Parts: sequence; C-alpha cells; structure tokens
Amino acid sequence: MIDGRGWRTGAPVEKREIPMYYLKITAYAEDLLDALGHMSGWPERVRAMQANWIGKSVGVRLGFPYDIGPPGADGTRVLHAFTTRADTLMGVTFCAVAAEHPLAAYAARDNAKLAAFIEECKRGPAIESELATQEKKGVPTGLVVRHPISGAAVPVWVGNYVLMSYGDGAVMGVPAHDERDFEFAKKYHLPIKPVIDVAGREYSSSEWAPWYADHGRCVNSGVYDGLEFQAAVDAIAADLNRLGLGEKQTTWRLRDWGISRQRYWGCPIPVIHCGTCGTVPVPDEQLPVVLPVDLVPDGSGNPLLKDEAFLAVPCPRCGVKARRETDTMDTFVDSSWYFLRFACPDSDKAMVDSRVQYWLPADQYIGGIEHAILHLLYSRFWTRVMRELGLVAFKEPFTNMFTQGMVLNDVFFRKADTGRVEYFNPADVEVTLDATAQRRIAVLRSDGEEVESGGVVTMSKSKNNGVDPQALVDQFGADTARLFTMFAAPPEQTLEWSDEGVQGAYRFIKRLWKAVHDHVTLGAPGLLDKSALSDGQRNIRRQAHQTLAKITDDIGRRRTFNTAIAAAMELLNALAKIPQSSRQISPQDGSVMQEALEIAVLGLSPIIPHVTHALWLALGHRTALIDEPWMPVDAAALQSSSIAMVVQVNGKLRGHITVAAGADEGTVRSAALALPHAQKFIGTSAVRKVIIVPGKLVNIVV
RNA sequence: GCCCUCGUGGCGGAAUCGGUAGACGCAACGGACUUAAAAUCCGUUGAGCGAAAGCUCAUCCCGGUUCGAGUCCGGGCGAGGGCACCA
Repeated sequence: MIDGRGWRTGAPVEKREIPMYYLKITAYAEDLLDALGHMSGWPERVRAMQANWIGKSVGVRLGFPYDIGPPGADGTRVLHAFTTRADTLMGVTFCAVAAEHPLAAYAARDNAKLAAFIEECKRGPAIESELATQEKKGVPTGLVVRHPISGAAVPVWVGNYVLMSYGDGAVMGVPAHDERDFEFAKKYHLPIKPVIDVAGREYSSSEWAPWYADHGRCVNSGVYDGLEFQAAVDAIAADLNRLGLGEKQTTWRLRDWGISRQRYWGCPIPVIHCGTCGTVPVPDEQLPVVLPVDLVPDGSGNPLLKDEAFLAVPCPRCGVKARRETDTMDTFVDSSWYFLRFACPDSDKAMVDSRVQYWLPADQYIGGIEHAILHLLYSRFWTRVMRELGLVAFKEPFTNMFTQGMVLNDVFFRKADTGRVEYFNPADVEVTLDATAQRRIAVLRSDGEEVESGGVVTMSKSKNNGVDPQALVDQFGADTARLFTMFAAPPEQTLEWSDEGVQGAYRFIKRLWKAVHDHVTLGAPGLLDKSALSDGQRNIRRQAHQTLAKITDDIGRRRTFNTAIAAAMELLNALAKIPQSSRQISPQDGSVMQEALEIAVLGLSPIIPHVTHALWLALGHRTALIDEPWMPVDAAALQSSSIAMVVQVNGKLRGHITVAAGADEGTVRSAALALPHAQKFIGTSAVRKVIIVPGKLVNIVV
C-alpha cells in the first residue's frame, strides 16, 4: 500500500470489519516463549525477535469505577486498564480509551465532535510504523471515572494511540512517567504529577527526559511513599485486590493467528454454512475440498463468491441446500507443516505417518531472516498442536536454525497519476552520474526516459529487483556462480548485489584447473614418506594441512564459506610460487604437491562440486569425490620447529622475533628485550612488566 | 516511534576468546608476452612524512576500561531490515 492506495492497481484502500477464522496460538504463548531458552541451535537474534513478538508483560489489571455510562461485559460499571507500572498509580491524571471502546461509543451518542474523531481514527493508519509516527490526538468524552485508591475524579479521553486489541483497550494516563502520556498531557494541558523519585534527581514537567520512566521510590503517593518498584506494585495490587478493583495479570503481545484470506489462491477452509444446522465441517470422506480450475478472475473481489457450482452444496447434516465457505487459508498454514509431509508424501490415510518420526525434527533448517518471526513461530505452534493430536512425538520442528541475510538491490520505478506504480528491473536500467557527478541518473534502456530510484532494498518479485543467476550460469557455469556468491560475504549477512568480481571467481577456477593439470602431466607421484622431508617440503605440508583445518572449521562450525574459499586461494597462491623447474626433482616433491592439491580440491568440493569432481579423477582417483570421506588433518604436519612472535612496546608493534617451538618464557622475554628496535623505544625507562601471550606476542610495558 | 542487525581502503570483505588492522578477491596503475588485442603471468596499491631504515595517523563520532580496543562498556550520529502505538 502506498499513499492509501494499492500499489498494483492504484485502488483506494479502506478498513472493513469482516468475520474471520483464527487459530488459537495464544494458548501456547507461555510454552513457545519458555522453550526459546533451551533452543541453543537457534541464532540469538531470532530467539530475541520471537520473544519480543510474544511479548509477555507482567503487571496489574486495574478497575476505575464509574456511575454514568454503560456497564461492561461483566455487568459492572468499571473501566479496566492494564499497566506494568502500578507503582505510578497515584500519578494518574486521566484515562484514555481506544476509539472502538464501548465507553467511547456511549459518549459519542450526543457528542458530534467525539463521533467525528472516532470516525477519523477508524479511517486512520493500520500499520504500526504509521501509527507510531502519527501525531497523538485525543478528545475528552466528558465522562469521569473514580481513582481506585484515592477516589478522585479522573477524566476519560479517547486517544488515537490506544489499541483496542491489547489489554482492555484502555490505559491509565500517568504523564509524569510515560513518554506518550507526557506528550498527550502537554498537548491538552492535563496535569502532570510526579510520583517516582529516581536517585534524588530534579523532575521538570517542561520537557521529557528518559529517566522519568525509570524505576525508583514512590513519592506523593500517600501510604506507598518510600516503597521501591516491586514493593510498591505488590502493596498496590494487594490493596486493589481487597477493594475488588484489581489483580496481578500477565498480558501477552501475541494475538491469535487470523488465517482467513478473501481470495482464490489458497487451501479452501473446509466448512459449510447451513441455514438450519449452522456452521458444519466438511465430512472426512468429502475431503479435500478442491478449488474450481475454470475460474476467470474479473479483478474485483473473491472469484469463488461468483461460482455457483462451487458455492452450492447440500448440508452434510440435514441435506438441505447450503453454502460453501469461500475464505481460503493463509499460505503460512501450508508452510507450517510442509516439512513434516515431506517425510511421507505418499501417505493417503493421514497427515503424516511414522516415517515423520525417523526424519524429523530437522537437524538443520535454512531460511531467510525475514521468516524469523511469522513462519518460524507458526511452525513451532503447529508442531505442538500435532504433538497433542498424537501425530508427532516432538515439540520443536527445527533443532538447528540458520537464517541467511537478505540480498539487496536497487529499486527503480515510475508512478502514474492513478497511483499505480510500475517497477523496472535494474538490468533494464542504465545508471550514470550527472555533469557535476553529484547525482545518479537512472534511465530505462528501452525508452531512454528517466526512472525514479527507490533506494537499495531486499530483492523481491513485487519490487522487480531480483537477479536471475541463470545468466551467470549460462556465461560462466554453475560452479563459478556458486563460488562467486559464496565468496561475496558470510551467508547470514545482508548483501548488496553486484556482478563485480564474478570474473575473479572464474579466473580462480581456471587457475586451479591448470595447477592440477600441470602437476598431472609430470607423471604419477610416488608414495609420501613423511620421515624424509626437506624443510621446503615440510613447509608446504604444514600450510596445506593448516588450510585443511581452516576449511574444515569454516565450513563445518563457522559457516563462513567466504573465508574457506579465501584459505583455498591462499594455498593455491603458495603452490604457484614453487618454481616449475623444482616441482618434481624427487618423487617426494611430487607426492607433497599431490597431497596439497588433493586438499585444495577436496576442500572446495562443497562449493564447486562439478569442477572438483573432474579434478579428483584427474588426480588419479577411481572413486567419485562425492563418495570420499572428508580428509583428516595430519596433526604432525602442523608442527613447526620455530615460531615467529610479535614484539610490542606499550602495545605498539616494534618488531618480530623467532623462537624455538618449546621456548620457555624466560627465553622469549630475553629475546624480545634484546631486540635493538625494541631497546630504542624502551630507552632509559625501567621495564615495568612483560606480558607474554604464548606463541603470539610479547608486550614490554615501560 | 519501538525492536533487530550493521558502520573497517576506491569497492566486496578478513581479523574466530581483548593480542601484528586491511587476509582473500574486485577495480586501478606499471611491466612481461604479442604485429596488435584478448587471455595469461609478474609487480604496486589506506593516508601523511622520509633518500632509506623507519615514524606518525587511521576501523562512523565523543568518552571510558585495559599492558594492549575494529572487538568490551557509556553516550551520540548514520544505514538497512522487521513491525500489531503493547501501556
């Protein structure tokens, strides 16, 4: 939606109230939240996002009694509001209710200004970001409620920032200690009464300061004065309880999952509406409800509503003419359990069979970070329900979660007068700099006219800024495309797309190919005799096995394929530096080179499988590389007789020393102190301390 | 507005548990090969000073902790992503 209109057609968008089907995910809120604490295979940020989404708030539900106005659902005249800051109760100077609240509707009956405001709120934004940035507005209802403790009269307002869907659709206004209430009170000249003292700081009602919302000690609060946050909440909750005007309550941010969609594309909701029997589920033997395949959408409304053959159905219970439900399901319903179905796709008697127990939960699940909340939370909920139905034996569907970063690209568009927006693929747009090189000018190639730039955002079909890797595959092959994308950045990181560098990936593969073939043309190598290696041969082996260790760790534990590739490139660079003439003076040279190349080829095989398959056979193997086990690192090859260490003076790099591998601290210390360059910086100062990080560095503190 | 993530050369990025900042690659420049171009190979490439050795500065900004900070802490600025004003 852009400017109140649908981006695709430019049609104006309006809010309507319609009946919908919901799944009761809120009944699982506590368990979904608690389990997050044990899901060590999930990224911390995904767990944090889900926890915030579920949003458990522990607080107090307050009652403000009133005499004039309609009674609430429980028959009494009490305005209920939830707060996490019951300790500020004595600072209440007003109450605000949502536009949809019954008290608002009651007060609006003879108040045209209020009625108009309520209408305005209904037309207002429905999206959180727009709501959050809109100006806070309110209108007094003229109604008054009584403070539950002091009995003081508290005016009731309607506020556009109060949500009917959260808590009871009403808030207590404590402008002194809540930023939104503060802003509201300033605007409408409502009293501000500080009741919390934070470390003796000076409160000023002229301007908001963030610490006003901090916890502290109650003041100006009668019998509660001096109490700290928890003690105050406990005391106030206990008093409210005695008065029958409040109790402790836990409120959740999570709402039930609305699965209804008023469109053709989706699983039909298997329900039949009968004039006499009411809502009747479609009997098992009539399932599945199949969508008609001959519908032609006319661009307005749900086409199913216009298909009499689909709509008309006898009631399964009484047989009279009834009407089929036309709402279809949210596609998140399907994605909530497709992975369970994958384990038994041919099972035609049940959703899943016992095979699901063998294959699941999934050891490793990979998805975009954009699914961190909805899809992944719905799947966890769905799995719990299936467990209760005895269909699966586990609670969590995915043991380990990897969320890849999104790929961004430029967005280009034109906006028609009708509000319709047309997006152009960046491949069809030429970007140049203007004469002053200050501004980018984007021009559509096909007509030479300028297009607007919409920044760099996630690739998506709707923004038409995706890149089809097929073009890279066609030109350079699948391995180059894979190598290039995996080398660009670690996979969990956001990536701005650019074709620059694909040549480098292609070049590297050619160099690897050439290195193997140069080696192979020198003939079959002998068997490696580890006990008879020259220093040079030992160094090559050490580097090769260091590379193997790094690739193993990068691919296996760290999932940083870009650094694994870089390590393989470094190894190949080192091998290329060995002069051609000395490659195979002895059979040992050949066998050391053979081993190093095998490590490079095997290490890269998860990334460029096709090329490495061919190279592995070229290296003389009969078994396909994909059937080979991963190579173990030879710990002995990593051993070195000497170690290079860094020497610092006061934390600044001043030189290097080389010491024997097993050198003790005293030896290292005197070697570092003896370094002439270090001496220069020590000068005449006394050495206060020498810090030695074994195998790494010496820091001389003066 | 709130939540999450992230700010490092001309560019993508590396630095894994607080220990040599800039690995690896791209681009650029110089050279070799070539009649020429492409391909390939070799070299240079954060900034400043210096003949050189080397020195100083430098990881968005301002502070702090530490022998030592890109990394940890506090505050700020900026970018991207998500969103249902969550009391």
